[in-house]
Amino acid sequence: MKLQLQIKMNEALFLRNPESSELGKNILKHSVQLIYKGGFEAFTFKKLAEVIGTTEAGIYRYFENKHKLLVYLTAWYWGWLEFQINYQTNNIEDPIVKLKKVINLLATAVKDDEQTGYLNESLLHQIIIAEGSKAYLTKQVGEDNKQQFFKPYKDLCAVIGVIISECNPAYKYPKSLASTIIEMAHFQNFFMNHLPSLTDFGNTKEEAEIIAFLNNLVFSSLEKSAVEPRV
Amino acid sequence: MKLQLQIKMNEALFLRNPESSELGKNILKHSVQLIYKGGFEAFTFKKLAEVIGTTEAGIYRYFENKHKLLVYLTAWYWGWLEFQINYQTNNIEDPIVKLKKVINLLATAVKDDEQTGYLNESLLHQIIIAEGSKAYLTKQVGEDNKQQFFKPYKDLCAVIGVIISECNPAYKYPKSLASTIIEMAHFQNFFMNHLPSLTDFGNTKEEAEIIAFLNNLVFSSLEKSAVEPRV
DNA sequence: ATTAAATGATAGGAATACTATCATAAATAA
DNA sequence: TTATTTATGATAGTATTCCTATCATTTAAT
Repeated sequence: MKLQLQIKMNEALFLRNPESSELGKNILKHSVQLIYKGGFEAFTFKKLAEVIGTTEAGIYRYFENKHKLLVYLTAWYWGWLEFQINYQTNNIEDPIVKLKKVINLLATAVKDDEQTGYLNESLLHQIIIAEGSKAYLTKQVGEDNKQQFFKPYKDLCAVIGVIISECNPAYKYPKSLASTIIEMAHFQNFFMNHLPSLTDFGNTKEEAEIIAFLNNLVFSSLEKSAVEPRV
Repeated sequence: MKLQLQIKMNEALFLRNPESSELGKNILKHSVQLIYKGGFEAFTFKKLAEVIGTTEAGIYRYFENKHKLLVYLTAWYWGWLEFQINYQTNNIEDPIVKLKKVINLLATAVKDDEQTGYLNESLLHQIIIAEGSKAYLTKQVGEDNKQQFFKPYKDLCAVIGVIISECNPAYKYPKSLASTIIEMAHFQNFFMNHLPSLTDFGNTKEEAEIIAFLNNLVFSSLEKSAVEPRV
């Protein structure tokens, strides 16, 4: 038996629940593929409709606009990732081991064969890297936030923040360190592949090096900051 | 005497040099104001033309499209910031003091009265925070990079990387740490103001706290990484 | 079997993202 | 000074994007 994980989505993100119909699932599935291939700027509901074999109006019945769809996809991803983290760190008691596992999950490409249902998590991971921050880097971030659109992201950040505090209760910046880990797991990946001179991984292009960098960054901070900074 | 600093811009970024005419300078000046006010997505050449009192076609004679204009503005900002850093760390010999100064410059809002010429550096700094990463988070990042559009950013990153290596020659990730500092100086600022629960500065909203966080992050990494990680 | 809900098909409108043309004004060179 | 290049203004026009509306038809629920 393979149990399907259902992620409870914010209802304000859609007009009609895309998980409730075949068309809706097709919208999710093919929007991921299209955004992955052509980028979010070039992505339009018309192109999506053509691929699916429906009409533009058909898509608009599910999502108000492509921004909402992007926010939906990112929210889904963060929800999925939080589940993965909770699941995979479930029986680990050592917070340091736990945090290392989290860094691994954040910085490691999702394997294609792990795909569940209609959303391709592997492609979605790539989309989050290249497009994820566009979900909140907008003028409407305030209203979107009021409507709780970023709750999954904030929840994930909070979970990681708690683990950080478990590692070192005296550490003063658990939440900022958590958001730094999340963002850098993605940005260093993007830089490594597209602007390699902004990283130290341009030659090998190995995820393992990003993980090593993040581990170094995080654990040197957590080890030392119980004491006063020397510099 | 107030000497005007001229930043040498990549000629492939524009069709006609905006610094060569009043109209061009107006395009730069008012695009910064418009993008600041309404965000990059809502910004159009038509609106810009109306504000300036010229026509859409007039703008298109200077910039191919609004993406190039954004890249121009960000490139200008990074060039300007590198100059500021070189200037303000000029006579400092201690790399640690130097790096602290860099972090301050990155994370501190530019004062309005420091404004030089037609580009408002204070607004530009805000634009970089909210829109800066959109300059490279695109499908054309590869071609844009080939045309050296991101050279000012990469140069700045390299400069900071060198200072990091001066602080600790054994540190393995000077470039990734440099890009992390740059990005986090901006992202933590954005989060603090718009998604405060992603940071530890939501209550005070003080830049000084971001600086303290970055200093802690950077110098704990640099202090310890001469030795092998304990964890 | 009746009603409600979801989809398909089509239309159309406002705004965006451009390109082209021509006349005029301003700067430069002969 | 005149001739000529160059920059701007004014206007038009096209393709695409973003979105709303309408109506017929199919599918699902009662």
